[in-house]
Amino acid sequence: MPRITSLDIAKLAGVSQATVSRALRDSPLVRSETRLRVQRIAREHSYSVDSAARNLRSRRNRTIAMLVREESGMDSAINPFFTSLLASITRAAAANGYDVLLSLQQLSEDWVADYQASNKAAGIVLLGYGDYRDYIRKIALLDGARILTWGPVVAGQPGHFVGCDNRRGGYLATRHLLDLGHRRIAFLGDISDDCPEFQDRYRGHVDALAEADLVPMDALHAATPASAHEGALAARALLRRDVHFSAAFCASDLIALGAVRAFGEAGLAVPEAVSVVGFDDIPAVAHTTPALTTIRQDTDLAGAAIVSTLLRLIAGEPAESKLLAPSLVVRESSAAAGD
Amino acid sequence: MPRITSLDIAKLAGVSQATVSRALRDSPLVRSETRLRVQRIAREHSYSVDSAARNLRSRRNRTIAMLVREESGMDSAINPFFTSLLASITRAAAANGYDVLLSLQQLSEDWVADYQASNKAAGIVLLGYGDYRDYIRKIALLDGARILTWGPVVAGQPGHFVGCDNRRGGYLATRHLLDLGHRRIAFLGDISDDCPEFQDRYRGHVDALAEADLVPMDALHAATPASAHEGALAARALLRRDVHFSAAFCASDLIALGAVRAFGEAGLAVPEAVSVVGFDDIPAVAHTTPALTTIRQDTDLAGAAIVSTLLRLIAGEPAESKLLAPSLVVRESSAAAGD
DNA sequence: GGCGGCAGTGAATACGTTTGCAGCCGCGTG
DNA sequence: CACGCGGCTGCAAACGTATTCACTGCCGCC
Repeated sequence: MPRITSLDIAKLAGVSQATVSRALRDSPLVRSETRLRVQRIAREHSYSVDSAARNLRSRRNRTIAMLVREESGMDSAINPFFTSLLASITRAAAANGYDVLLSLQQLSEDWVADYQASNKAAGIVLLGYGDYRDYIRKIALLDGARILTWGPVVAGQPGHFVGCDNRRGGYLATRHLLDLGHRRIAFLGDISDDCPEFQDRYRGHVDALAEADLVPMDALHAATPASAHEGALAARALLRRDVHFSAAFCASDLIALGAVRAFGEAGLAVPEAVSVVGFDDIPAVAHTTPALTTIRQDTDLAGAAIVSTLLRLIAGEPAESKLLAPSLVVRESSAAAGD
Repeated sequence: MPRITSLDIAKLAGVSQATVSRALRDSPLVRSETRLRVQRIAREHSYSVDSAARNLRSRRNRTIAMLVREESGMDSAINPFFTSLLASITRAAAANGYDVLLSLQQLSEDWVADYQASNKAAGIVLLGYGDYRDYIRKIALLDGARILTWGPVVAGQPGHFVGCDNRRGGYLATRHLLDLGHRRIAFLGDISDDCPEFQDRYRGHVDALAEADLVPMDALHAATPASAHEGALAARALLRRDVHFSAAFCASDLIALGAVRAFGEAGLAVPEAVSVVGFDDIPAVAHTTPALTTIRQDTDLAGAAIVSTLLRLIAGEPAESKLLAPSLVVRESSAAAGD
């Protein structure tokens, strides 16, 4: 049984194929009576436009690709924060009539060629922690690269970004701990150039310390990538150093989860012996014991911002990078300092 | 700047467009020397085949659609278990040269029409807890519906399924608790027809009880959908009933998370006062405090099975439903009974 | 009464591939 | 020498739609 085409519908409706095409797209060119009849017939025969033909002919494409960068060396699970983002992007895209192509990959230029040049997608969203900057610099030069990256927004940087104000988030976290009376606050997270978002969170941490006339101490910083396992390792390393601290600001919720665990194993109850603040507000941490105090990035807002910016890019309109405001969510893992 | 086409490459390589097409697809029809030259030139000009044109002409499509069913009434986050599944499906699809279209929706026939009839996708994967059966029955009748559902495999049921052996999983969980000496084991989870997988888990639970000459008690069952929030509510309801129990088998990890929390608030330490076993082994529960004993569904295996079965369906080969074996993962939330 | 314009429609073309078919060349075989 | 055959290549016809252009009535206007 050959596929049913717009030509079939045209015959059934007694009009030309061109009219069918127009009617189905609500073109004002066709009389509303005709339009409704065509639409009814199409529906009755559950006809729907062949997207390949449509894309080919119109040289357009209502699909965006989401590349979630696989963090090598990590447990292969996607960071839950990106899962939330991914969901909200998908919803926002659907609300605009766009489909979403999902890909989990290492970054590579081939990939961009594959999706953009072959026009499987009208635009691309890049997700994942880490340093995209070199990469972006390269692909931003490609003709009409319609690529939007979730990540730190740096002035003058080529490419288009939407991200969270990590520095402010870091500030809020540490400020919260300071307000609770903590003075020796550890920071868990990689602040190398490999992870600009963590760097910014650390900067915010330092900002808050400075406001309280405190100076960050190297001994209170433990570098770690954003996984729970590594977070626990970092926390243990910190404990072995035998420096006193009454609170820890973890650069991501996963790290915080690992840290809470490591502290517990060492006999340090959270929040009685040590307060912990995370970052991201991934869904799970609202329900752990203790529930985690953390910095929320509103993923619904973020998804909407990402999609609207990308669509603007696709439409060829000027689009600006956007910075989203994080907020503090106080739960159970932070408490007033003991002394 | 007009798009670069295979015709351009053909001119550059001094061959016909047809040869370019064949060369790029590694057709044995073209001499390897020619093929390599064409491929090199294509690469140098970062040409890549227009997928719309390819799909249109070949009437084929290397894309599969993943529909993650939105559970209404729930916090809009995707259940992390499905996130893992989604990731492994995406990887398995990529390994087979397929792209993945992601959609978060309520179920509807329109959706199938939209993706299958408009051939945006060669096949569809349905994800999400709950009762698809009526729906499947309808769409399975559509011409050449290439739809694979993650869910309980029931003999004689129309449609194609890949799922976890939930009954065995339930058995393993309760058996583990029995082996630890527990006799009064609560079950948290909705066992209505709305959720066949939970029903099966409950059946396994009952199987294990029966093996120990025990009978399930209604008072020890608290119905709840699969979210942490609701899980906590169910656990609190259970506690209010004032029936004694020393262990709880939760039909999903999210429920377990909520339950652990509710127990803790009521002064019942896990696992000292009450043991808890979950189901799914979502990534987070390995790192909570206490780390959760749970039933693992191997999502990598599941993803591979889903994709391979769906591809068989797409190829028109006979495909059988598959049942995957779960396994017990013992962590910290279960301990020997106190008495 | 002729003419411009407007609303509605159809004919025809182009989008960039894949693929069936035919053609060419060179070689071995009858 | 003719013929066939296999390896390689090109020609040309689709695939199903969007869109340009032309056409038909019809109205209003000078």
